[in-house]
Amino acid sequence: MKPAEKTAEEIKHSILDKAFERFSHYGFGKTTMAEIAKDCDMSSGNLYRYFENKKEIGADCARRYIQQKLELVRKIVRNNRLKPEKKLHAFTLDVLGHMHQQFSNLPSLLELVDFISRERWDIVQESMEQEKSLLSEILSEGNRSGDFNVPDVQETAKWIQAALIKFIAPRYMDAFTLEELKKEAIGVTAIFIEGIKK
Amino acid sequence: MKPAEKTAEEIKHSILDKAFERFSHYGFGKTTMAEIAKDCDMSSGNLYRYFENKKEIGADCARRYIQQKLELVRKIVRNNRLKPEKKLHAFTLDVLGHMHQQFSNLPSLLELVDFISRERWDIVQESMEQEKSLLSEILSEGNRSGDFNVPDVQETAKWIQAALIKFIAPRYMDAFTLEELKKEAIGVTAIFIEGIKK
DNA sequence: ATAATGAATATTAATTAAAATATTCATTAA
DNA sequence: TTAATGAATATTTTAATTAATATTCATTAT
Repeated sequence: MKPAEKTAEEIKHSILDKAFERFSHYGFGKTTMAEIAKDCDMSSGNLYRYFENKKEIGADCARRYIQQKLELVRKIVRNNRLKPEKKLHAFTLDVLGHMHQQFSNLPSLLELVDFISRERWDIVQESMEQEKSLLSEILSEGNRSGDFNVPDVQETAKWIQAALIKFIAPRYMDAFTLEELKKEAIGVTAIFIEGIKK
Repeated sequence: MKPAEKTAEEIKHSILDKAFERFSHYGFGKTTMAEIAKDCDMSSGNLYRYFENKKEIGADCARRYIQQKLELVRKIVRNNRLKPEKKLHAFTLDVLGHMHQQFSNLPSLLELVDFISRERWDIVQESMEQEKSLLSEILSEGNRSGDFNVPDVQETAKWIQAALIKFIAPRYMDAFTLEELKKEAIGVTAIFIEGIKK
């Protein structure tokens, strides 16, 4: 195979790159299929060989974006140098930092979020499921190490997630400063840890 | 003074009654000044002797609605038969119950909320300030009674408020069932109490 | 055969025109 | 003098029209 040739997967990937670039700078609505196609040096019709339609491109962008965020969290969860307590704090602050950075700089990204919240709640749910699993991992580890005493890990993970929603949901990122949110996030997490400590 | 005659305050009050009725059933946008006036047996022009404009009527409706909710909370805070712990639980569950009841039954009310969130953030802030004060009262009482150990009452109140946002904000009321939210609210509150217990 | 194009058609968004509503205020009533 | 009206005007919403974009698909290139 010549190096210039790409597999379908690679092409899909690069389409998502270009599309995301536009969505985050100019918004989902303002971005046209023709523009994405031009960025990819192909015709707009050809995009449909790789994606069902524009909304699916948006959905896949969101999925990929969410996976990146989860990757960040996985790194924390799997970092053996951190005690479970630290992991919880790092979880909150890293996600908050990441989200705030993105959404205060790229307000147009909120448009993609709105579309996903309105029409693709399944993607939101899936991502919250995965996030909850990672929180569960931290809690289980804490139980094992003797740092925590959490009888029902699954339920407790759900509660932590609910309590942290202000620091995780894109919605609040531009309404408050990062400093404000950070202080609150640290406070909430600290009390929560106090509440589940052995 | 004849009983049929009303003070300006009383008239304002009854205008807000009628307006709120319409706003909550048909939405802020679809309600016309002419309709409110008709409900009040007066001309639309006369409404302007009592309110600056339609938006101010909306703002005052919201303020009054918020005060009713806060009244509910005040009753809990001032109920001497409840221990501080119980007060926190009651706070969460009563507010959640009240909000869910209202917003799942009257979806049009969300339109008023949207208007307030967009154009009258000052009203939201004011109400959050008051709510925070009431939470502070509970925490202080807990400190006094020896049930809690909360070094910084003001800050901690802010954190609790942040952690409970999912159960307090109108936004989530129609996205989840009351049962789901209740379970989570109880879980979050329980851990929080555990975290601030002496 | 598979990949890609671009003109043809279907949808959606932006613009404009028309209708409805908010707001003002000169006038009337109490 | 204060309260209220309702017609006149300003603003906003809705509907109709136009323009732009998404999507399809017959055709061409690889």
